[in-house]
Amino acid sequence: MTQRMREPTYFLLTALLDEPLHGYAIIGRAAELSGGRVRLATGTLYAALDRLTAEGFIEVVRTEIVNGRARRYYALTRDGGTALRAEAQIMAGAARLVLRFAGGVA
Amino acid sequence: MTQRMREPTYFLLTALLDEPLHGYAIIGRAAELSGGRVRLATGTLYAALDRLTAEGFIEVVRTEIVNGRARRYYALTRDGGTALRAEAQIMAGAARLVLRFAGGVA
DNA sequence: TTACATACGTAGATCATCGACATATGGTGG
DNA sequence: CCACCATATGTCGATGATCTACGTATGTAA
Repeated sequence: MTQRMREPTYFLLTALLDEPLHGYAIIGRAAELSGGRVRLATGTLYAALDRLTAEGFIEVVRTEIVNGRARRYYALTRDGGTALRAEAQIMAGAARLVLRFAGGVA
Repeated sequence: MTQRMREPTYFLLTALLDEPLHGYAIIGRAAELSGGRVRLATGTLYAALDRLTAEGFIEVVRTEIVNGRARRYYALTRDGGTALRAEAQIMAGAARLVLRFAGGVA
């Protein structure tokens, strides 16, 4: 009962902080924000979009039809923003626990 | 290929920052450090101890026999400490990404 | 015409974690 | 005396997010 958000999920939500994005654009934004470290796999992305929508953390705010295929734009909901900030604070606290010791960089 | 350390693993290693501890004591120390939030399940703990030992992140530094049962004390290795600090810095960076926006507490 | 970026999606496998169980001792409360 | 909890180690099956690899389609650059 310790389980929380995993990194791909965290960065997916973080990617939506500025503005609504469609699925594939989220991959690029997450990579950008993480300095290239987080590369969301499409299998992770589309599964997570469905899951987070069902959880009420994100929602579809616009749908375009491009080449006969739906392009959905997702936005953070209020709950999603709250959960993300809570998660960030837990992470900051956990990081502090380790870093206050040796300030030594890895 | 984004996968990193999960929270129980992170707190298991953090619990060993001060001094070597035996398995069960790690549960208490992790709970203490996290303000009661992280409650390591024994299934998680003993599996993780084996895994992290195999990975070279922790090692057995002392063994006592209590009531005919081995009590093993684990310590962080150099690699384990390095990995933990690296993880902490990634977490701090990720947290900053979200918290620099609304300083608003969750 | 081959290949890559864009863009959506599915399917099977992996693996850390979880909940429940098993076992044993020592202490405390009813 | 007996139930329960803390201490302590450990196993087993299930869960669930993520990963790799595949499939489809268009536009564009080499």
